[in-house]
Amino acid sequence: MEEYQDHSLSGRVFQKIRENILNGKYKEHDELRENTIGKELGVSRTPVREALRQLELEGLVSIVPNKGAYVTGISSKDVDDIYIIRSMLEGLCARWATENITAAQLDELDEIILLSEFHIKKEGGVSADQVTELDGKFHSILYEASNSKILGHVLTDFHKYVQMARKTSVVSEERARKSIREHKQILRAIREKDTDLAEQLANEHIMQVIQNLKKQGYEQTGGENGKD
Amino acid sequence: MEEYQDHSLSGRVFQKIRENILNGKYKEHDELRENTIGKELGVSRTPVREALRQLELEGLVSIVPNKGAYVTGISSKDVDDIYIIRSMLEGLCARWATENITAAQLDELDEIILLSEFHIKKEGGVSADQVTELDGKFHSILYEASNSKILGHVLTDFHKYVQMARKTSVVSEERARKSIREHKQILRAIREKDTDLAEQLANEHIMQVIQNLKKQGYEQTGGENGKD
DNA sequence: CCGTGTATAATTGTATACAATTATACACTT
DNA sequence: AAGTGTATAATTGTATACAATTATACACGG
Repeated sequence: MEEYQDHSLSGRVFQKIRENILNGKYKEHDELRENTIGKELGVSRTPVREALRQLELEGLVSIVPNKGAYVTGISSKDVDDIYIIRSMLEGLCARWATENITAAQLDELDEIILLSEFHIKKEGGVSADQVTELDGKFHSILYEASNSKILGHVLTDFHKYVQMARKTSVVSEERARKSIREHKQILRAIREKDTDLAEQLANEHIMQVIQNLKKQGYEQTGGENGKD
Repeated sequence: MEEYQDHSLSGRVFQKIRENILNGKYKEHDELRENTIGKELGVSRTPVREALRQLELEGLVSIVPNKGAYVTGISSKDVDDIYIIRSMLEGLCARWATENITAAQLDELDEIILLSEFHIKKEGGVSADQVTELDGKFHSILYEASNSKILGHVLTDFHKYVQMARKTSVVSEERARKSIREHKQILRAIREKDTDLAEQLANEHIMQVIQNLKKQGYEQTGGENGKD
């Protein structure tokens, strides 16, 4: 989905600006001038404009006609809200996935869990990028398995939104282990066609992430985090 | 929010194309050529491109790099899914609104209900546009009152998505009366700070809409409906 | 006759040019 | 000296021009 994002210039500009908003380089209420950003990235105004228009739809940028584009940003309350909404929707997703998942998708999920366990056993310090990547993959397969374009779309959006917060969250080894254990439980419930349990577990799984975030304080949201 | 949509050319092109997708003029898998649409609307390719990029993000259009933009459309299953998701989220919204609503917003809601009752009593045949408009207003105030930018954003999106289906749905006078009655109940629960009840009622309110849609069959989704 | 390759046309991707709007600076009036 | 009006600059909005990619047509070889 949205594969053009990688190939086209506009797509890459879009991703770059979003990244700069999420990692705090562009701060709330900053004015995003088309020329400035274009020169920064070595492109003309056109792809920058397209990117800004898309970001407006995502809610990260607010455009005032004939005036300019301003960073809306994402507050820690927004992150909280997203997790609460996600916990409901991931539950629904697990329910629908239980009803529609294919054997191939079940295999994929198995594979991901195996890989996750491999990566976490491998090193003392957990490889954050790898684990985060696999966690994302696990959920996105569930999105597909739900067989609901709409639900998948919303959840994917949210997922991208909080990816920064998540990257800092899942990094603790303890949490990573628990997360994988939860994934395994969800997968078992799905395999055994226990829709109610799958829903409940997926719901709680996201709630756990919230707990974890709260424990850390996640002040890093919106600040430099050395990624990239 | 998104006020530029009305002023800028790109914004109007965006709305026009979306309308044409939702009302079925542009059908699933249709290729949307920038030049063609531009000539149709009497504008250049630039605003059309911007509009198509935005529509891709909304999921109504799918863009293949260097090839073209294709209508994704919205199936009746999509509409079903949206209502189910909405019923959960409207519940959450009512809960949060109960906790955060202001006196002014309560007054606005009162006003809307009064207006709705006025319009429905006025004529034998219910004025669909008016009632739909007021229904939309009622919900959007609740979105604001929830004090959650994120939740409001998602629900607004969904609302727009299904506005066509809704327009045909709420049109029956019986349903319109019930809908207003449900709004009144929700409002009372909010005013009495009964969060659980508000959530439950808002949830059921959307469920009712689903029931109503199913009863009608809503085959009109995606077909010409003479609006505009 | 079918398939392949090349030339041509059509379409998208990006950059630039021009128009319209908004911000800024500074002189002028009071 | 403060406020206002106008000229100028800066920025956004739209259109057009050019480049790159993809689709189409047709000739050629099998």
